[in-house]
Amino acid sequence: MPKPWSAPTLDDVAKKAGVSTATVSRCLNDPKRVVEATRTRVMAAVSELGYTPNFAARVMAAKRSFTIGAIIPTMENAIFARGLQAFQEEIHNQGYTLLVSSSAYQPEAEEEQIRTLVARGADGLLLIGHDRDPRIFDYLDRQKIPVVVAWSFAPNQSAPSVGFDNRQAMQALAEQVMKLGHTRLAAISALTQGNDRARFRIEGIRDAMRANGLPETSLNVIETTYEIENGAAAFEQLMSLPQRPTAVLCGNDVLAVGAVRQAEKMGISIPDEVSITGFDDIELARIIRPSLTTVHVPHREMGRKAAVELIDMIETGSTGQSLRLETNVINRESLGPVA
Amino acid sequence: MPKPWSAPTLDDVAKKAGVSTATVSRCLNDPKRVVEATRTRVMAAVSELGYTPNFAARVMAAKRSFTIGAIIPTMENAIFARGLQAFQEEIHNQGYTLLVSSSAYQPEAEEEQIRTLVARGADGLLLIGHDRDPRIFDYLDRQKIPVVVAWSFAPNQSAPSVGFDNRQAMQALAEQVMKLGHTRLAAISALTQGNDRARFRIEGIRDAMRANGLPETSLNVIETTYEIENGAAAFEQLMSLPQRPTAVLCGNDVLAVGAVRQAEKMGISIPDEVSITGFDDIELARIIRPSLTTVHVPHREMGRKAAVELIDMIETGSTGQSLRLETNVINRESLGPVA
DNA sequence: TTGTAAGCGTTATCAG
DNA sequence: CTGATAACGCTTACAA
Repeated sequence: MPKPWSAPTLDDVAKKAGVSTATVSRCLNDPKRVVEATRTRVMAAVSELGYTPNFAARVMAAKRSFTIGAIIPTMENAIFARGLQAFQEEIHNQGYTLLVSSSAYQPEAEEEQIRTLVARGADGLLLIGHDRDPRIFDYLDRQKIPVVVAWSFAPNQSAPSVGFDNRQAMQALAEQVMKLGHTRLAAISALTQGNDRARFRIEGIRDAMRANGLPETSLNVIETTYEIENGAAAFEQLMSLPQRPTAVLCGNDVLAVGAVRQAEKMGISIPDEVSITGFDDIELARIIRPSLTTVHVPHREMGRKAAVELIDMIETGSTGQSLRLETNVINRESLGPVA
Repeated sequence: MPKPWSAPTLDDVAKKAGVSTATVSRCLNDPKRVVEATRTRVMAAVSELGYTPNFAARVMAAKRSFTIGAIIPTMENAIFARGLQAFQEEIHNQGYTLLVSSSAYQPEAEEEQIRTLVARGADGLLLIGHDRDPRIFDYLDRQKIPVVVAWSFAPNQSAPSVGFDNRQAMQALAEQVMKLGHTRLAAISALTQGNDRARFRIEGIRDAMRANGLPETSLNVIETTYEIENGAAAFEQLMSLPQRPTAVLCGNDVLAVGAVRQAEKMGISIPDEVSITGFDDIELARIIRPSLTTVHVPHREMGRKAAVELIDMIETGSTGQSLRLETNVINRESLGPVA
């Protein structure tokens, strides 16, 4: 009776090639340490059996998984997709595999995922933004798991970051809005709780207002979760205020798209009656009419550079360097001079 | 000198709680098999040490990983995001973790990823569409790894599928187009090579034409990769034909959006001069103006049901049941009667 | 109910 | 250059 089929192991290959398991292992991991003759014999056995090394066993023995984990707030919206794709391409080129999970913007979920990823032997982690319980960074530090934070630049934090200055980027946009004569500003933001990017963006607007002698208290901010419908609802709310704002700065493009659609529905003309701006410059910003004035973020570059930095930390044991990328305002149709 | 810190192991917990490793293991995996008293003692030790089981070791010993792999053609576009999110939510509820990778629409890449996922001990796999080397299904079969195919329904294949009938869905749309008097049809499709969804959709158009007495050879099909720009280019090409089509049916919403934008650029009015339709009903379809007439696919339902089916196969060893979901045509602005 | 001990499939150390 | 063999951390019969 044939034994029930199961995946071939190192041992099977070794027997077939007439060598020891150690030799097979070396052939696979460090080919030059074994002479040509035996190597070809081993390789033949490998492919004949269709052998694939067992990952769990390898991780356990080598204490190295060539796996990198990334935890992003959401997979459902496009913001992180492009940067993550570039991140994954880069680490793949360097022989690593990416493990992604999404926290749905919930800190506890994120913490759990971090532990899971660590338990799975991730060699390093990519996290989004700095806002999280410091004990998490301590934990990672003790475990000696390198971490890179992306989508937010801030030096002197518990972990190096590869990102951009959200505050300054939004300030630049707000400056431009005010140059066009707007004084009644409002903002629609993602929830700022545990989200430094969102918080900094709002601060950026305030900075610009201050610099232009506007009372920052006059900034009406609505916080909402990240969905087109919510952007629409927030916009409607702002537009039913006794004093309508003349410009609505949105924390990201998705909320802005909701605002634009709601304006259309309410018969409010953009940018004649109200200007709307976004942030991120995702595809949607270009596609919608009126097209969105927004802040362009170099997502692909950010993903790629974060990968380079993280792998460097993993392989050299370095403590990591923060890297600040440039953003720039993209002028499109949704922003115009005040009426 | 304190030993260099490293993650606590089962053994550490066992010592601290004054029990054997077996007992700790049982507390974690099957709590009711150990009495209350010792269990609380063990759990205390666990949380005091911040113990997290080592995944690799667990997989190796249990030959079970509670991990499910999914390989999708691309992460960068929104089509798969929604369905995958639902898939992940469902398997997470059932205690599994999702491992996603993208094949970039390359069969060899997909095959490699499948092997990787298997080597990592995936308990089951979600694949998109049926088109692939049958040897892959054989391999998975030998490894006894359950597979569910999604985004395409076809009974009596090597693997059960949870999806919809792409051919019939597109046929229904094409019927509607022809009811509006269109006889000069064209199509912009994703590459059909290795993509049964794309191929079936084109077939659906042909079915409808045949049923309406139109020569199927008159259908002009342009195949291109999946990007807005390519949809635009294909549309331009179609519109510079001596005989312009009056309706352009696109294989998915992204290509359709490209077509719509190109029409705008060329000053061609939709739907007065030409009608355009999409497929998938992603967010973009609703947002763009004119909004897209398209085929709505129950992505979330598909993801969820695929998860349920796959987990059932994993846990009961069943061979799996195919499930066919309904799609429906969503009428919006981009389709109108022929001029 | 709990403990003992034999694997699981690699890698890595140390001899030969 | 190659072969034994001891980890790696956990699960699971089997015993007690």
